[in-house]
Amino acid sequence: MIEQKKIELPTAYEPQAVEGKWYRFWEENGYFKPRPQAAGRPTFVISMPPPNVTGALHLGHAITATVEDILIRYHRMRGDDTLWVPGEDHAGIATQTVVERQLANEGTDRHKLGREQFLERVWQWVHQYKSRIQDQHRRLGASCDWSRERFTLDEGLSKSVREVFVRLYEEGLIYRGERIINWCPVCMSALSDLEVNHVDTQGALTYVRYPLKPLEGQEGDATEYISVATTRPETILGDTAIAVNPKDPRYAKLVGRLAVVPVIGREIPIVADEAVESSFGTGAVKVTPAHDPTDFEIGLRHDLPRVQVIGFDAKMTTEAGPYAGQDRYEARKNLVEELKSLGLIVKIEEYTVPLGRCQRSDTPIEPLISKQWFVKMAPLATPAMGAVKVGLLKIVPERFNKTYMDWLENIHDWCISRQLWWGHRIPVWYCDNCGQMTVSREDVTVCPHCESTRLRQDEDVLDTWFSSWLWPFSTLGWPEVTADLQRYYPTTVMETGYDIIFFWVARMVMAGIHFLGAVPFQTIYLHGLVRDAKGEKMSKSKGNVIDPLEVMDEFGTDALRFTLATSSTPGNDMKLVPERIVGNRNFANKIWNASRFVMMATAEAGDGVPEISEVTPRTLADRWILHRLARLTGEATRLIDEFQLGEAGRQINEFFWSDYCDWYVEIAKVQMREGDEQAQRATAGILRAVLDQSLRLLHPFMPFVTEEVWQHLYRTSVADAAQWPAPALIVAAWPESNSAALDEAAESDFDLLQEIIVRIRDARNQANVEPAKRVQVILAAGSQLATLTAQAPLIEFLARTEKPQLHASLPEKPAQSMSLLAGSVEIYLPLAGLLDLDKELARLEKEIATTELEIARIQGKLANEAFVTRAKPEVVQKERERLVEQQERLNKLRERRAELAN
RNA sequence: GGGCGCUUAGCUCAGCGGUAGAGCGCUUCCUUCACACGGAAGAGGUCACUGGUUCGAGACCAGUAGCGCCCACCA
Repeated sequence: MIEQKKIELPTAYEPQAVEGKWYRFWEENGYFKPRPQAAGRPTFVISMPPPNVTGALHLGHAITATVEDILIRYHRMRGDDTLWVPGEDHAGIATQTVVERQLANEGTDRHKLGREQFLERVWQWVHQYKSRIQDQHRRLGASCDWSRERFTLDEGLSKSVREVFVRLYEEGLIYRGERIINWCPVCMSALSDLEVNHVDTQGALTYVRYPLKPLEGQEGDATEYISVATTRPETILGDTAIAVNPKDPRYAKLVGRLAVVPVIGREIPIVADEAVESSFGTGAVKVTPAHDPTDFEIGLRHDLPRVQVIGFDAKMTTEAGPYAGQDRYEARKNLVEELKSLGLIVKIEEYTVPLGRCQRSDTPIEPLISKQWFVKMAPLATPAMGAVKVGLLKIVPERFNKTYMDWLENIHDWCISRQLWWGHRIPVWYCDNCGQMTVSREDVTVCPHCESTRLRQDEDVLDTWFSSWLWPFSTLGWPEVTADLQRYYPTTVMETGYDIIFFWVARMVMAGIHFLGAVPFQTIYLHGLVRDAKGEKMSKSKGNVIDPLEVMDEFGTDALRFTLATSSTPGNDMKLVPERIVGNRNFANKIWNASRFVMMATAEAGDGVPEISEVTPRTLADRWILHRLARLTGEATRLIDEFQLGEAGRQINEFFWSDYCDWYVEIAKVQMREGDEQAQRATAGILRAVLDQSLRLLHPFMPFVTEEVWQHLYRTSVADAAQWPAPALIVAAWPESNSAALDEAAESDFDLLQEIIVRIRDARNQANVEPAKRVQVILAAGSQLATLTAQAPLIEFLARTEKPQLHASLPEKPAQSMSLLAGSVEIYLPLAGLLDLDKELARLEKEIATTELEIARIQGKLANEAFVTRAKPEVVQKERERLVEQQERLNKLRERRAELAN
């Protein structure tokens, strides 16, 4: 017995009222967990890119969660053993900066607190924001397995990090060395190359002349000079050489001589080095090994001293003589003034420099020499390139292959030590007794070399990405050989924004191959960035950030998800325009109301929700909607498998709104009203079956409204829940395309019917016929007579006509009629009194013109022998048929014109 | 200095080798018993430009222009 005959549901979908309920229901029933019992089915695994614990989720996270959830839900419905591992990232510098800022507001700082207390403060922060991020992912509907949630700093992952550090050290791939590194004077830490953003900045190219030291016996002669160009005059104080290209004839005789550094008077050699480009500046370069990467290299080649004139605080050091203590830019200004007064400035040109800035604090980076830990990358990069080359790893969209390859080919060693407190502390101990260093998986309290206890652990922590790059396997328990690791590694898809290919994706590939001998995922799917309506990147400082929570509050999660999923194509950025979200909120409402109608209309007639393969079409419309659904199902499945989620979503939307709601549901009203009980039952069955299938197709995109509606549908149709095909839509089977339902004839017949109806409606509009008025209609249907006779009631209802009068042909055209053509079917609307002859003639003229144009086009094509012989035969055939059709049409139009003209 | 992407209806975007599409906006009409977060109909594009490939090109190739992004140790 059906539970309720009277179905009372609100007339508008209320997302806020249902979303939380269904998320809890899914989670409590364990649907987010993998189903290893799905034996024989493939695994489908995604490691969720862990959001930083620095704050709230933004739209970038929302699109990530949406896309991944679509893939996960789709595969879950297909019966795959599906696992989505969530987690969060401790985000070293980012988090430490935020908490330090908080401390500053309280008038204290981390040094006053001490390391231990400070870390406690950070953990407090983390706990608070971690749960906030979890909640937000729940709001987004993310069906990830929370029982497997990981944090990059939790015990297990810390173990992975140490394991990796020690192994790489033992393999000689991690080393400690004094190198020139990117130093952020605000974060007070070294950074990797990736954490430096280059920004074109208006600067100056200052030409400075250095006096040469006179040769022996030349004292007293006029001073000789050598000029150089620099964008950073303050580093002059740290110059230890001047370099020229060895092939440069201008300077050949100066090589080997000494120049004198202005102001401080240091005597420095003029050396020849290939790195110098003769065509730039003066062709001579000042060399400051302590403050420039190129100069550092030159310094190595020529064994030059390194004089550090800028300190880690970005102020001039005592080496800077009179400038000691000044800020680097202040010193620049002052020094240039002094050089001017000394007459040593040749000229100053405007010049644009790519200034490196800290990704976090936006501070100009200072290249400084410092002792840091590095990972030797080349040996790791080679196999990572190989994986893509041989196709073990597929990148979608493919064009990012080049980005990936280019970076790996030119890879530099990775500076992994950070002068911070928040992060994985470097597992290295130094003995104050014997001076030896110990690298260990376990904490060390006694020096293994001398048994002293005077040990100090390295003060620094590791780059935050040093834990992230292990994510796909560290989250599964590695280095332990857990059941999860064995079953779910390698994962299936890595889905993330293209902006972190280098930071994260490429490094994960390297780590996966190196430590587990297998690429960590089969496919890398890269989505674009979400921008504001003007196309600008969203950022807090610009104040154009759209908060996904606010969007969800106002329009519902499904609307946001559907918008994010369908607003662009893979790898392309999207502008988030509010109108689009509104439109998709409306779509959710459309789903709701169509479903509400179907449930109400079929409550009496229905028995259950039939399987789509079991329903029997009785009418043309039945055949047509089943055909359309079958084709859609095949297409949607293919598109999702190809990661064309947007196109899949758009097609499902179009089917549901246009085909199902606008046409089939309207037709079903006629079939339900006019048919006998059997017809009613059949129609009700199709209404429900197609709705059921549509909800399944939509579920990955819009999980909440579809689950809500699906549950209503089954509760009102199949009283015994044990009889349902699944306990919930989230675990219902993804539809199979029912190829038996494919029916091209139904499609073309229905197209004709639609055209007839649309033309009549249009004519009524043109003639200003009262909407409620039923008009007379006479059809000359030719060969379509039988088909259309059966559809007469639909024309009557949908075009609001009287009972159509159908004929094969009309020996005499109805007088005082508007005449229309749909395909080759002639339509006459006797509209005595309403017919405006001039208007009608004008309309005919216009139609004749377009038809003639079309005929000319086809004739031209067919007259082209190359086309007839070379084009595919079916294309040629189609054009021929079209020509006949159009000519027939033209004849009829002309006839009609002649009649009216009389 | 390299590399990549975009340029299709007023706006936001699909389409990617065989008659130009969607949503929003616009015009007209409709409170017909699922939905006005709705329905019906309509107007509106030389698919940036120039060459080429092809019987046929928004769609493929080459180049140009504008916009955007990424990488980069010519100081």
